[in-house]
Amino acid sequence: MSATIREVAAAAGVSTATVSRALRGLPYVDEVTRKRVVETAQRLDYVASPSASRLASGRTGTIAVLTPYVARWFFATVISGVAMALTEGPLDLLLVEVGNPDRPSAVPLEQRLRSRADGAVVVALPDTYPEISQLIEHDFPVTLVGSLSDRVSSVAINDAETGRLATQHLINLGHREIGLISGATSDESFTAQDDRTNGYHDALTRSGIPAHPALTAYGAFTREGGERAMVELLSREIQPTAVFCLSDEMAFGAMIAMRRHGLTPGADIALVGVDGHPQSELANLTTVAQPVAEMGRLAAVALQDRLNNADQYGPRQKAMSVELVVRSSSAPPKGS
Amino acid sequence: MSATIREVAAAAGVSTATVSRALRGLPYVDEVTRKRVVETAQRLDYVASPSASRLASGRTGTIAVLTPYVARWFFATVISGVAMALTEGPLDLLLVEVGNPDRPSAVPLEQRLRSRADGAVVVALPDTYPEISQLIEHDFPVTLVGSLSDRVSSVAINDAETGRLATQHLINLGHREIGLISGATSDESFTAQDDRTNGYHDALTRSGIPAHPALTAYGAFTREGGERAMVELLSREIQPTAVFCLSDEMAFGAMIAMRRHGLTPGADIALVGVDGHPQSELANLTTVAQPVAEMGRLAAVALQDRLNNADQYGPRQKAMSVELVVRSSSAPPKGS
DNA sequence: AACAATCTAGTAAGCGTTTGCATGAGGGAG
DNA sequence: CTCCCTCATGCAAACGCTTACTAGATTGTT
Repeated sequence: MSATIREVAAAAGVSTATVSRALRGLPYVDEVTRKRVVETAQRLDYVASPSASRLASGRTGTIAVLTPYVARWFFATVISGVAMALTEGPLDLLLVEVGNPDRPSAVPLEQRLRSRADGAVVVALPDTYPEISQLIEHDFPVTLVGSLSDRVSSVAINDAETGRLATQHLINLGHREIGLISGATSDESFTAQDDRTNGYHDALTRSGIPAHPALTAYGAFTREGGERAMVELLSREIQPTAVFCLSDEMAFGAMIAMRRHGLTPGADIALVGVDGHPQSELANLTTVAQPVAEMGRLAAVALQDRLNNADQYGPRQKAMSVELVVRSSSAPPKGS
Repeated sequence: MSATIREVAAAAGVSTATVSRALRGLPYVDEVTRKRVVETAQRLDYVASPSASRLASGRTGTIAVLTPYVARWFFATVISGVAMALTEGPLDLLLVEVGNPDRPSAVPLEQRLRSRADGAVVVALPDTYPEISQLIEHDFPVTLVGSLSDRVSSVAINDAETGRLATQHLINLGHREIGLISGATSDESFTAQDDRTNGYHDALTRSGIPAHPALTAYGAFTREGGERAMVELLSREIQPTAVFCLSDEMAFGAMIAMRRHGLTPGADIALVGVDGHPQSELANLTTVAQPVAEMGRLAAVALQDRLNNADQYGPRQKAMSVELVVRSSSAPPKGS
């Protein structure tokens, strides 16, 4: 194959120990020697074998991204944020699907990660999710994005506040019958869902608007889910004049359902989503935007800090601020 | 840490060699012995150290996905297709950004992959792309998705045919002034671009329609790029009555630009994209849909075949069929 | 019944690094 | 001019597997 450390050592006239130290920038290597070693390594096209150095050092130089989905916008964007943070260092990025109910894994997560990664960035799963919780208990370094935790560093938005913001916006426009499109019924896998829902109820309560259960519909956290939920809502006795969708993709689905029913978002029923999805502009969707890629990047940085023991002050919670982007999907109710 | 193979061997009363063979399902192990070993391993929560077995065997059990972007829909979807193919086996998925002009890497790709992955699925980069070409020359196992090759197995759509199909559709509707929104000028990094463009010209020629250079605008292969390109087109002397956008995302951008100019897709200018992006339905965009996730999956399968030497018949080119999905963004020209 | 072929299992030599420990060379303090 | 430190480097033992080889036990053949 390619050169080994021994060959480099021989060619440079030093021991393998010195080559190892020189190439990794460790102290106790004379600058002259280091230079010679580096040049020799370059000349021989030498690259240290990761397997060997992992075995010897016990470190893998790899961080895993644990995510239930990889193609959905939010998740893909977080992953790209993580990748962004890693281009600086020489760390590898191992992609692992976790928590996707459609594709359960036979092998326990802890085993899939053992000796494979030094730590993991967890996307959208809370620290209470069984496999993640287990990881944390085993002291496997982990940071979270999309849900906050007091056990490990995490970066997320304030989901309750987000729900409140979106709902208050609709209330301010004059709506009283405000519907809610959520993911699956009380899915403890995604806390964001419950928190945003709480924010919704909170805003209603503060304005003295009674929350009507018939105004809530559950689907999946997807476009199709949003579509089904909106169809469901439209078949209920009480009709909402506005609907808060827990994610932009669900809102897109809701829009499709509305269109099929001859309804126009904004004019007939006001719609607000969450995410700041790139397509929200074209869809004219009012949304509570969150800095998704940046959140992924920050979680990766926090993980690296943890791995370097640079997180002296224990787990940090970073709450990112959100921004309400108002578009024509949200307008005052018809009669006003 | 956790149990080693030696401890398992001792506990099961066999040698480490037998443990290794038993756990990997190799022949020449008595079923009774195997069972005992497996149970012992389970009891001790033993998992073979990847680093050690990689070092000893020379195989990494990892396949890399080489992609210029991770968050864009097409790329994220291919990655998810690859992940899908890997859940069956015990292979790791290493995510590597390659060919993103905004984030060049200091380390040569070949070095970043050496001893890290057994092979790679390359997304959207052709076999002529320097770093990929080099990989192939070094006999590093590679399969391509999104561009065809006769050097390695690949899966893609027929891009020329796709361009022809989209353009012919517009011609059939009665359009003569058909514009083109493309990525950067002759970017040799993405062959799909040139091929689709050729298909466009081809269709025009076949129908005896002269291709007017002023009807082509270049942007980036993104929504913003499509937006800029459409703005550009709208400022030209000759106005198209229809525009073929080389990707759905560019078409979305074009739609935004049109809206800003008070124009309606379909009614004022017909639009066709390529991809079958999930948002195309909501946007009412006519598109040539390709089975992206499936393509990623197939490329991963082909790579695994190659790694298992199950590709006796040399590189295979798999051309997926596309489907023209007609929506209201494409309609006959105004006057007709 | 002797012999070849096939199973089953163990021995031990790597795989290519990292790193604790030992060694020797300089250099300033006393 | 010693003594002690710090530096620079080498030695060699891990790290935890895989996999030739080797060898005895079975089984099948003629």
